Amino acid sequence: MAKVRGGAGRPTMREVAALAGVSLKTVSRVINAEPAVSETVRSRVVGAIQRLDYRHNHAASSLRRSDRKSSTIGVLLEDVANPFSSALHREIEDVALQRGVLVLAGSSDEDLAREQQLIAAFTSRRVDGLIIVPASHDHSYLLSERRAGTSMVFVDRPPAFLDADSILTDNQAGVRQGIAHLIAHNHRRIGYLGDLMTITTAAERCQGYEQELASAGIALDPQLVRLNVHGIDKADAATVELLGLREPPTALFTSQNLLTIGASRALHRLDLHHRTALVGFDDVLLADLLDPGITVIAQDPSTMGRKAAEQLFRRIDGDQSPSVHLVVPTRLITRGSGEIRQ
Amino acid sequence: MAKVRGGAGRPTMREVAALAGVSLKTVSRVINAEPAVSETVRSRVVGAIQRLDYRHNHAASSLRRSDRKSSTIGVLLEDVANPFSSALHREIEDVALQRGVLVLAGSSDEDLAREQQLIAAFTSRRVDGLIIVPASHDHSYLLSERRAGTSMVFVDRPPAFLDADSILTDNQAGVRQGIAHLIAHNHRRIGYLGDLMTITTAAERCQGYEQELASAGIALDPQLVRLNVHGIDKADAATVELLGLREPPTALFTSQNLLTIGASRALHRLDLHHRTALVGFDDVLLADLLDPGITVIAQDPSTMGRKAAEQLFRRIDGDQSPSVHLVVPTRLITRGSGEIRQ
DNA sequence: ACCGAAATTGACAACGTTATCAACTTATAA
DNA sequence: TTATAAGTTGATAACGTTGTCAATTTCGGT
Repeated sequence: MAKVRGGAGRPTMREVAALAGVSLKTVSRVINAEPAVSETVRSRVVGAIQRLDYRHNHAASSLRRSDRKSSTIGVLLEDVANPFSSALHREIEDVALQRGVLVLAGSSDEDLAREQQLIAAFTSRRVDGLIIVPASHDHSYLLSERRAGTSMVFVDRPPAFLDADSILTDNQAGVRQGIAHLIAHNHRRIGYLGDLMTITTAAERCQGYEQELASAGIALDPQLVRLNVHGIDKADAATVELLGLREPPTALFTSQNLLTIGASRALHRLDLHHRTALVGFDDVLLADLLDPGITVIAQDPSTMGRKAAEQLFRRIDGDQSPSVHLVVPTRLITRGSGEIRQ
Repeated sequence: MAKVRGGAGRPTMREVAALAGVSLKTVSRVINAEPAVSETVRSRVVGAIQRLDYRHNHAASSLRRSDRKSSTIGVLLEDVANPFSSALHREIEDVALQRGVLVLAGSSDEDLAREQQLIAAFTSRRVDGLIIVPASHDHSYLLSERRAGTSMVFVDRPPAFLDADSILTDNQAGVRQGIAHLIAHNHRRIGYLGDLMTITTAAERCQGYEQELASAGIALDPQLVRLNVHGIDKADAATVELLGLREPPTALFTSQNLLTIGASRALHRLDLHHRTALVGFDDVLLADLLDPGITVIAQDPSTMGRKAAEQLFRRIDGDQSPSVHLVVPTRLITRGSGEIRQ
């Protein structure tokens, strides 16, 4: 429809009303599909809306409406470009869009200040709820938000100093299963690459490693453990170091997807990929096509995203029941690299 | 700071003003860092803001402000979980956050209706601008948005029936380089897997294939061309079909990242990965570790995202110059699969 | 002590919408 | 025909904020 007005900016309901020859309120009624409008008037208003290319101003509307919902939620991820994060994101988007809710997404980069900056920007836009993969370790700063009525669900990592819903992976059990798998293939010297210990899940996974070794009666050799390894390149370097030891590990457990990639890269370059066993935490695309395929402890980000979004909307809809803590199990996928025997 | 009020919902500037014993307007001045406020009053207001955990209401503010900026942009991607899309997304987020602008992200899933639904939801929230990877082929429906003052930049695919900025990959040149590479390795029967022909880039890439064959004097064998192949599994199946032909291709060109993965999967299963050459369009993680590594025509989503965001903000800042059309070059990365000779 | 200028502060309207309630029109029943 | 109910429609205030402009306070110079 052609634009038929002089003024700058977007047309308002007032202009629609003038063109249709009705009152402002009647236009509002038509837009909100309220019943008390005659068909004659209705169609006249609809015509005016189309002629003017009127677009409802959701912000002004929600300012005045009694529910005061912005129909927007904020999602704080580690990095929207990380495969785990983006799988979460996608599932959340789908659940949200079904309800006409849009998603503001942000990457914390494991940076506490950036996390708080993003959360502040979200709440300043009055999001109806938050889904948070936290980088920080004290979420008491969110208390006031919650009291003010913003629902929130934590994903992948639990809230600290705050009682809130959480959807987590069973990190310890997953790692223990992976380590047990390597032990079952006769390995005793199992190297471990861990991400930044400030990340809750990294710490939990490390504990899983220690526990499983202990329960198998294997002494932990600190030389074989490399913590605070972050990103592909650091993992590559750490792997080279480990395999250069006088008594190198016969197997590696990498506790995050990028670390698995880095370690795999190093093993291939050293031509040790058929001799050194490898199990990674979190699945990665193409892992099945390598030679050998990479055995992984797979997480289920889609399920986690869906559950988190569903729980969030339950809260937004007014559910006041005690906090829910859901643990999503992991799954061992054997592809060869973890089945190399010692 | 502790909450010290009775009323429900979030505290407003009016309540801050009452607690500080000043007028509403003075609180507004403090919040917007306007100069004309004495230090005494300033600190009293800041104290009240903290005591009440006041959070500025960005929506109400932007409704009244003369610039009327929402400090939010909308990004329409094919799928936020797709590696190409999420790399774009991340770069856009970084440019935006530097300006205090948040990003609403959505996935079109190549679905025209979903595209329009998301764009409508974005504009209804009065985003300052849009970055669009279009699924549809008629963007005249965006004319009125642009006239209303919403800036927009197209990425990866050009706008149709609409004059707007675009940041594109040089698809034809990229594909031609890949095909030429295979021809240089003596291949004459080169199979081609193409994505949905409704996707502009898929059509362009297909043309690149035809052109390069023609310029090398190789007749196009329709049997070797599979179009409208979408997703990993379809690509896998199409590859099996091609290689089952009486006269199978000696090389494959896959024109999208998921198709490359599917074809690679099939080649490995058929144990033809050392005999059939493969070049893929768009890089994929771990491609370097396969045996052979996958030779690709790499795109540069990060650069595209950054350029798109920068251009969008230039427009938002009032740049009225004629539309810019930027073409980002591709890069051939040889890793082995494309160098298998015939 | 007093004037004028500068600095500081506040009252009020307005942004685009919806809630409330009153006024009007039409239909139904007596 | 009239009283009453039901269905429509509109006038006005309000949501939380900022723009405008006027009022008040402070201060330097005489």
